[in-house]
Amino acid sequence: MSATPTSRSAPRRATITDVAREAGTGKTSISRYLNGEMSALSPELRARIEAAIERLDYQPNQMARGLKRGRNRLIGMLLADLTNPYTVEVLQGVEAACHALGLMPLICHAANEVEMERRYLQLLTTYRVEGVIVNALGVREETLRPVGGGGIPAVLVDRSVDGLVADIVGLDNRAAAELGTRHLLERGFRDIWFVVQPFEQVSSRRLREAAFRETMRAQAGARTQAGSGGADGDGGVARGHTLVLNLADAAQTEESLAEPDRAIEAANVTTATKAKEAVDAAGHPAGAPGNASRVAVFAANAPVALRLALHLKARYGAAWQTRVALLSIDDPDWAELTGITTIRQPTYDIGYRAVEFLHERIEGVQTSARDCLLPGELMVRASTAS
Amino acid sequence: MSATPTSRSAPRRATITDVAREAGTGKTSISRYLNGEMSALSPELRARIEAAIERLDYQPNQMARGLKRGRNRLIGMLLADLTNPYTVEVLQGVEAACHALGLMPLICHAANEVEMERRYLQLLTTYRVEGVIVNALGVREETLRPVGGGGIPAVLVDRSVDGLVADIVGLDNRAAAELGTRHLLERGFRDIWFVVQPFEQVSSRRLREAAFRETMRAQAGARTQAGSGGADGDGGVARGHTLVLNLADAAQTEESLAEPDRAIEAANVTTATKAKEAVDAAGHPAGAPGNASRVAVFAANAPVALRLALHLKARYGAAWQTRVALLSIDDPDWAELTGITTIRQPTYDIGYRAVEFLHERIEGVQTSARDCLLPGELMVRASTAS
DNA sequence: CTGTTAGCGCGTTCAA
DNA sequence: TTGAACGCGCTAACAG
Repeated sequence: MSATPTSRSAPRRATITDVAREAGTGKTSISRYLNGEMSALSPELRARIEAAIERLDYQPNQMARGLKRGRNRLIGMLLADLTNPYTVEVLQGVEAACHALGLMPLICHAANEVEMERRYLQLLTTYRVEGVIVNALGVREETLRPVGGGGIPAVLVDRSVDGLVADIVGLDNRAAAELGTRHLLERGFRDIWFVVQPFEQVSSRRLREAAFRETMRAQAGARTQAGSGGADGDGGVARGHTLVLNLADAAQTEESLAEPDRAIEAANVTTATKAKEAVDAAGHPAGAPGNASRVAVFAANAPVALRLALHLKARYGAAWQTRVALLSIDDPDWAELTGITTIRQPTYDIGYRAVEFLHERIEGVQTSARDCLLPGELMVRASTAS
Repeated sequence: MSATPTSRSAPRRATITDVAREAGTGKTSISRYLNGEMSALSPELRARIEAAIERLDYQPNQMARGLKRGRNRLIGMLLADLTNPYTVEVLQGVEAACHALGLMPLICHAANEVEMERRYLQLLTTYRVEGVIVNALGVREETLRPVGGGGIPAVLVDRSVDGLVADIVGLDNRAAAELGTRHLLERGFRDIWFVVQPFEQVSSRRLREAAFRETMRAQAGARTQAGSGGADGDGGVARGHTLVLNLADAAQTEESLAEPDRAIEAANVTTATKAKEAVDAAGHPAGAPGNASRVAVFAANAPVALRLALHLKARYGAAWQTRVALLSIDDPDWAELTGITTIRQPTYDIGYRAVEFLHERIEGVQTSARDCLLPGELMVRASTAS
């Protein structure tokens, strides 16, 4: 007497066969209707089908379709760290592009664990995604397809993978790091620390660090040639340092920070009074005159910048910015709030382009591996005021 | 003479049939091997299968499996706003739980657009996910299954959906808002603004606002009864206001903020000198003595708090915290950095529990709808110093 | 224009 | 212990 004999709930969704029966026709016509081949259907049949679908609340099973045609419109999106605002922003672009291209992104978050990344990559191939966008962690996998080779089509975001020839889209790291470094030099800083996470494995970090050093070296060369104490009237050749911060280990991080701390404290002893006078009521540094003796810290990305800011605040109090200038690649929420200068990445575009590239590969485009390097934008704020 | 006749790339993955042939057996045995029914396989056959799989780098097709068994281990995760750190944190918990339960989350980001949400929900059912976790925006959908009814199993996160009886897990909003309000009262604030996004549609916002008002009312009652200017020695009854901020519209937001601004400026005129004296060199408020005349702003969540902080900083300069105290539900990165007091949500647990609930439903648990309300944790920082 | 047939890759009877 | 045959829901050839 009960409605359905099926134990409980889940009233088993209608299938194409059900619809065919309901509409009094064959499955083929339904399939044609679903795929928009309207020209091959009499208006009358079409109406009946429409009605049947409506009545049964029918929704085609993507899995089955995928199985048959060999493509499921799924792409994998492998993310190293969702905690990084950069990642979320890139994701926006990815979603928009997927939407536009009729793709469905499977988002996988490796949470900075190489093992997770490996597992997810395997899972993705198991679901037969048509391609993957990889913000790599440690993929050395053969799983990924080198342009034109076997494996699954992949495009890289932000970081390249050693030995893998593939499309890559991301920030123009060299230009960005140079932009930041030059900005600091122009603003008169003479003691600059580039702070970055362990960068052997991550190409973008490597490139940024290299560009920083190169720019510092070039500057030093120019100064030396022009003779020390040149026409600029500032403190002469600037000194650059690279500091590696292993954020995964809090204790180690704190230890590493002792070095720049010494520099900061030394600098502030020298010019303590000068600096204090230069500070306006708002708690911001007054600028150039003091910058020659103020130390500048250049964070390679937002997570590093955050860690630095927290440390500096804890050590030097709320007015820490009067003693240190902080500049960062990436432009997180709190940058505006705390007034630090940043280099904003075109994150949305990065994500969008990545999907476009992948889509082309999936459709069989055969060009050789492409690099899409997008420029960063310098957002000057109070921290590096001149 | 070329390796494969197939046009290019994509060397078509091995299927179960290939493996069977390679191992010199039938598909059934392979299937059994894959499903761990080892007891039904002779060690010898097992070894051959193992080898064949290895050799062909075979990976079972989840889609096909799902089609056959009627379950694909996929669950949908519908997110209202990935930009909100809350969301990302919940996601961590979700991922961990999925990992543990052998589920694969399909993450969909509605980016605060109701239309997107609707589309994704439809897409998810199209992929036949076994259930969904919904951080709802405006779902009024019949798509979701009310506990024990038709539709697809769902558990709600943070927000309930009008008219939908379902499991829900999230912050204990009433307790949290009361906790925050009480904290402000205890710290001597007598002019408190609760700031929240339009809350008709979002249950958590509604609850928080109601609890705020209730707590303020209770306090006022107590004061009045005890006679004004009671033994506490502070300014007597505190006034509470609710301000609605539509973050989607910048101009409107700015306009709305004029009201509290007037209050802030009035309060500071009255006690300008007192306040200034009370401020220490670090730029932090000295505490209670000044709090009776300082206004406090209670943000209903992190996005609101950020907007407020940006506005206040723009209007009152870097030392804005000497004029206003900011308290927020949610505990974003920058809270520690800027020293504002917050109520941290047990985000990881929320995500984890949500998946557990969903998993149970999928497995057919039949209890009535459950509410899982987790407590928030007050993180006292300098902004509400006493 | 329409229906019939044969798989896609896999799990599951059911016999052997 | 093993394998053959059937069908999950759908699309694509091929007839009518």
